[in-house]
Amino acid sequence: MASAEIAYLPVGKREQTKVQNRLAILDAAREVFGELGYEQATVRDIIRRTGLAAGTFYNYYRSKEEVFAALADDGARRFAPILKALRGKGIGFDGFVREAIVAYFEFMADEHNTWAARRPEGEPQVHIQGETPEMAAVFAEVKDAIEDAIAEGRGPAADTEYMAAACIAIAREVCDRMLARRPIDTATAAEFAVQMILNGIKGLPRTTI
Amino acid sequence: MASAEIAYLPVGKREQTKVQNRLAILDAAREVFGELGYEQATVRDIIRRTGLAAGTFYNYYRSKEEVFAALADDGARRFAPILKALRGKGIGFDGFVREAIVAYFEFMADEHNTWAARRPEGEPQVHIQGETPEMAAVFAEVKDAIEDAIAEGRGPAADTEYMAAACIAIAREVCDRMLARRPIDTATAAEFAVQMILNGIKGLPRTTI
Amino acid sequence: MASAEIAYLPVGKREQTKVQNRLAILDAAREVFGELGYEQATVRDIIRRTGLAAGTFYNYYRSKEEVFAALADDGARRFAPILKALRGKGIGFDGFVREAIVAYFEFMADEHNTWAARRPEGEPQVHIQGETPEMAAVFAEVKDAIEDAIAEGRGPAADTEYMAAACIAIAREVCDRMLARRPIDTATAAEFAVQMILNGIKGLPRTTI
Amino acid sequence: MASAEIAYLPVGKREQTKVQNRLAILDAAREVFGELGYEQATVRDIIRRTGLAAGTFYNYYRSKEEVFAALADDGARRFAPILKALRGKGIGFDGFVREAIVAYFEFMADEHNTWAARRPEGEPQVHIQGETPEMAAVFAEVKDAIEDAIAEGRGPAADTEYMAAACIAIAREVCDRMLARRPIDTATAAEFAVQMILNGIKGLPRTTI
DNA sequence: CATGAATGAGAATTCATTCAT
DNA sequence: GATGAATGAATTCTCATTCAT
Repeated sequence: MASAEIAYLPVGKREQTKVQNRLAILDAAREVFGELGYEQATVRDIIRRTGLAAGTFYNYYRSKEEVFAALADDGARRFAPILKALRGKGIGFDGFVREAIVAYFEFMADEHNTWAARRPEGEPQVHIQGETPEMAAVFAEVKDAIEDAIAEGRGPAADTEYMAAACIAIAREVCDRMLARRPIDTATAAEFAVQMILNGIKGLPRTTI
Repeated sequence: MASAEIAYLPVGKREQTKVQNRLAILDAAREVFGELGYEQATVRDIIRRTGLAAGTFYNYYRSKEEVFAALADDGARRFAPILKALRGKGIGFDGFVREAIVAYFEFMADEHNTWAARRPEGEPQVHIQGETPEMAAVFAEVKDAIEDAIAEGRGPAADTEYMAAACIAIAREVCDRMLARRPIDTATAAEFAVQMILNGIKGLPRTTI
Repeated sequence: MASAEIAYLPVGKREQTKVQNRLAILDAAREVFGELGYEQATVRDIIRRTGLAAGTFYNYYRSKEEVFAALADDGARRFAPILKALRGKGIGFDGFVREAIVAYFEFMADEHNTWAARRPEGEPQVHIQGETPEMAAVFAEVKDAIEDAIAEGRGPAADTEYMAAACIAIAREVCDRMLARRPIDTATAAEFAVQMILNGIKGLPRTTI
Repeated sequence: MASAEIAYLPVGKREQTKVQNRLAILDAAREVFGELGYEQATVRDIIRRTGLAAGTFYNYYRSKEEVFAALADDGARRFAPILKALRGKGIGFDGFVREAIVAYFEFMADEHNTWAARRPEGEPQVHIQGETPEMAAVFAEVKDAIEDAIAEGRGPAADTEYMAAACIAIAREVCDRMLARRPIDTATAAEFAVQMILNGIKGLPRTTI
């Protein structure tokens, strides 16, 4: 009976396949980008891996760029809430940074393939510029946390944009290296990043922004 | 024979055009990469801009990748001496970092004007890390220098790969933000990056890699 | 049953939507053909404009050609009575030609406003003769009428196919030019066409086809 | 010896193949348009018929529209000089019209396939709108001839644009019908068109343009 | 060495149409 | 009868590269 289907999530075969297809495309794209690198990858490759018809791809995304952005967005979308939750926990700034970094590193170790695209040869790396809404959200979340810390006197009143940028940069870059090593040791890498960030921030000269 | 030609300025016509063509290709490539981005750029685009015949391109470079590398070489060639001089100056690690960062930021601010990348305001944008071959080359040089400094004991013996990665990440990211602001203030941005890096590194726990 | 429904205005919901959909499709097609031209127009375009589901289109028409024909039918349906009335009026061949031409020119001037074809200023343009399905239909109607008139002896017995073709050609071409001028002066243009046709026909040598 | 090749026309194998290819494409296009009709025809079809590589087509024309225009242009280009020559002959206006029509009809009977595209079913006919330079030239030539005739008092001072349009329309349309008949009788058809035009023009009312 | 047209594989994309819901 | 996603053949077009001149 239909009444039993009190709609938790996409019910109906139609909605179901739609979700499945979208996921199939994202998964295929993840793999293809990982194996071929962003530049080498073609929409064709993604479609092939997908098993779907060529036209179907275009019902979901309009270009390679769009899937790529969706992939990045997807990661950010799932990470932002984690960050938000952390801030509510009443741990200090140091605690926030530590837990955020750990969460991020573990999250990434989990995702792995999504981001650690094995770039063939020395091809120039590629990253998102237009910063999707969700990536901007992560950045904003970090910046807010830093500003809060400053407001509460637990951090130096330096340029918060630079600070947030530097923190995210450290985390991302160290994380990348970590993912390239075997075995993947999140604890050590996270500790490194945390120290680098906290010490780095502490010695900052006051500035007017 | 060749020695005789050193005096005369119009060297053998053959050699002259060869140099001219090579330069024409590099210049065209610079422009094209700047305007279209590495991924979008095609050999065709470069050839078109060059004014030369299609076949001529292949007498000098065998692919887009090769021109890109040549361009990077060029950038490295110009920045490497600066760095090398720095290393010879007998300034400590701190001094080295400071001067390297300042040099890098100024170099980038300079390049930035040269490469007025007019990207079309398209949908989700994607771009090359380091933006241009020259920038990528500079990036690599800085990384090498830092690793050398650490290897020579002029820096703390933490995980050098992570360290280099983190330093570079900070420099690059802060530099990017700096370039996006008006006016471009290299002094303040450089000072921020230097502090962040030096303080960050200082508190690092020693590790053996 | 059906007779009972004549009184009520909201006829059976089914029939109502059916009529509405059919009209929606015809309207959309009219617009699309007007804007894109017959060749460029696709079923997709029509469907999009319609707001209906893709499948629904196929419940009414089986192809672009079929909608086009339906549209032409529509035009013919509106113009045919005018022509028929003319034939019944007992005016001579001259009168018939004059009134037909005037009616045609006025009809076209009217349609012209309706179909504000905003063609993109592309490269070498190509367009449908008669511009729109309705116009094509009118054209065909006029041709038939002239041939009938000749067949009934109300016109000179020259080569009727050539005659009809020539008359139509004059009417169409002069009409086209008229529509391109500002202000649109149907009276003068019609008079020109009428004179050209009648005088032209008068001097024709009799032929047997 | 190269000296023997005092360059009358494209010498050199390169130029030769270029001309050959361009002609091959035009010929293929002529056939394809003739067999399939303009709308049904695809660039692919033309390429196939051509035997050339796909890319080669695009070295010559950028689209179906462009080849079509080139085809029309080609016809006009070859016909315009004939018209010009006629005007220099000092025959009267009537003579000019007669000879022009005859020349045109014979020219077309010769070309035949170029213009008499067998339209499949009742598909709407198609003709050039952007009027290529050469088609405009033919029109202008006719209009000039008419204006000359008027200036010399050998024709009524009516609207010359309408007159030229009407004359060309008659010629084209009658010619089309002629080409559809078997046997093709240019003499009779030409005579019909000439009478229609000359008589038609004679009775025209004076107008201020 | 320069030239530049030819090549043809293959990428991106569209479209008419079907059919399960 | 409406819906709209899936299909996949077909089309347009580009591109790197070659090679005769």
